[in-house]
Amino acid sequence: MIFGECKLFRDVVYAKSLSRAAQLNGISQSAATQQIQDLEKRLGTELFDRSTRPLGLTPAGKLYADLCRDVLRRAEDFTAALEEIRDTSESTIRIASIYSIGLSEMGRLREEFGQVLPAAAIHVELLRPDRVYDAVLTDQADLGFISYPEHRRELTVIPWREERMTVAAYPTHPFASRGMVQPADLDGQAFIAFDEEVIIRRELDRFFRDSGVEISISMQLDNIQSIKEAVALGSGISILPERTMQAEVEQKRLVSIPLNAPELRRPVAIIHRKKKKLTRAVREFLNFVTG
Amino acid sequence: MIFGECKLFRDVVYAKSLSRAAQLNGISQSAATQQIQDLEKRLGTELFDRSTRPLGLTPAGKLYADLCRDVLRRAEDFTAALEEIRDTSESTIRIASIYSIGLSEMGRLREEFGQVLPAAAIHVELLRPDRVYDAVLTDQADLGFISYPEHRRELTVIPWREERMTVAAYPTHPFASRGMVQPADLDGQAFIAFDEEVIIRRELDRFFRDSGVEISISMQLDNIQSIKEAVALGSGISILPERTMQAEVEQKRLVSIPLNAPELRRPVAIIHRKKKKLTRAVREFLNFVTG
DNA sequence: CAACAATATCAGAAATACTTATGCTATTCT
DNA sequence: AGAATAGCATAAGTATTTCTGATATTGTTG
Repeated sequence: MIFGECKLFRDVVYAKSLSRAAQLNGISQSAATQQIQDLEKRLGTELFDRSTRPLGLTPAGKLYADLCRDVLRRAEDFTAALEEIRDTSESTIRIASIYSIGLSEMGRLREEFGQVLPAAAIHVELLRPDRVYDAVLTDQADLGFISYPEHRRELTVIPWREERMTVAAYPTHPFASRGMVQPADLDGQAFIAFDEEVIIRRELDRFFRDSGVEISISMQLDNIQSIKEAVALGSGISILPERTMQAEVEQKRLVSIPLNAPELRRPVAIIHRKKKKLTRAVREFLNFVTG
Repeated sequence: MIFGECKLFRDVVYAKSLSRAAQLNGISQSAATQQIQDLEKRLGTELFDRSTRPLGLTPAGKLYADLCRDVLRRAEDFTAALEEIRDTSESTIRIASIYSIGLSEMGRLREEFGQVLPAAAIHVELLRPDRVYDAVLTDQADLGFISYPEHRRELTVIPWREERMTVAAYPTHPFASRGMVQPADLDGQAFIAFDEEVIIRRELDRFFRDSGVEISISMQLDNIQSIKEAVALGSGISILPERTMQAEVEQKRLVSIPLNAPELRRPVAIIHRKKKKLTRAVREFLNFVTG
């Protein structure tokens, strides 16, 4: 019981009787008497006027009764608010994701998981990679979806999938009719690349170097969405995770041509705080996604 | 300590540390830990995020911290208000008095008692007799000053003095030059009497009957003040407690002539609730007045 | 990974709160 | 007024809670 002492006092005032208040609180009359006496001793003032029956309040007792009323009312608000956040935080799954994964996967996941656990509310926030780590570390998100996962001490990293990388080209590009592109074919092609600081760029640079291919970079952008746009507008070709192109391929704004480079894969992982106790909903979701 | 649990929690939040909060509250770190854990168990929610240091609040913990802040603030107001009423109620003496005594005695008593206990504030309320009893019984007054005291179960009656009754006359009345009036002298005089329901009236009626005196009532009033006024204006004579005429006699608006009737005295008493614990100031005052 | 600082846990001791039985007191009824 | 009644106070013993000190565990830092 929270603020039980206040409740007892309020009940005594209301019932004008220690014995009835004791009943209301499931204790003996003697216990109620002792509690009130102890309270009076602590405050150094009589709270009830014992010389009359039914029990009346002294001026100090009136003040304390007001205090109890206010405290109990405030406590009720608290309890209600607590119930509320319990309900919502128990059933909402807060996900932070990098743009590419969020855009290509989250719609599907949300829909499919809705069948499994309809009570859950999935909240997705799309962020730049480092903000995804932050969100998870500061408990603003339960789970984070990232590519090329960095391992950190406070994080649990769950490898999720390795996405195949394919060549992205505009429909009229010569590659568009090919069934498969060889690394060597890329030599000299106008290429739309990621900014240098993006990990995927470094992976591709290494791939080109290893394959002895020299590409000509026609544009540098920092996100997949913009690269797809540039490719569709014919500014060059690129190499992107196949699944992130799905929508544009269906709309025939892009074509995705397999690249003969099995080692070129983008690892996608789910992260969460190592120490955090996951709610049932989050565990179910993780289980559903990875299982 | 009042709301000690809230205080501890607030301190933990403030110090972001159980051990420092424990120090602040003069208990061991272990005790603090256990208290918070017990609180969490009662609420059914974690309040602190233990997976990080310094300790951080969970959303529920934030709610509870707000509750504690509000409760403690409210409790401070209460404590201040309590201190205030304690100070005043400890040092103020609430007196209910009938008009005649209040007017003739209270000024003097207040002044003299001011020398004895300067800290005390004397509050006098002048009321009709039955309201004086009410005021004392309902604890609106600590002491009551009344004449012809009625004894009641819940009251302690302290006889204070027996006031001599003298003849009140206007300065030009034949009695004015007398040194003493005999009961028989009153026969046939125009007399200003109390209303029938006033006790003093019944006492005087008995006196007249016992003395075989027949007076002629020229006016009936229900209070001494009005009677003095009427006598001063020459509407007749009256018999009044000597002390209540003091001011008018000094102003030479009335004369007070001794009456040879030693049995005719008005008893004045102080009453208070039998069960009520009198404050020190009130006890001092009683002691001063009666001692 | 070692070292440090803080929290968690455990067991026993101290303090507090509760219960039953009984004494007291205010009120009511006659 | 006095006996009966209902309700509060008190006492003593028991149960429960809370605290402490020692120790284990955990999070952080270099």
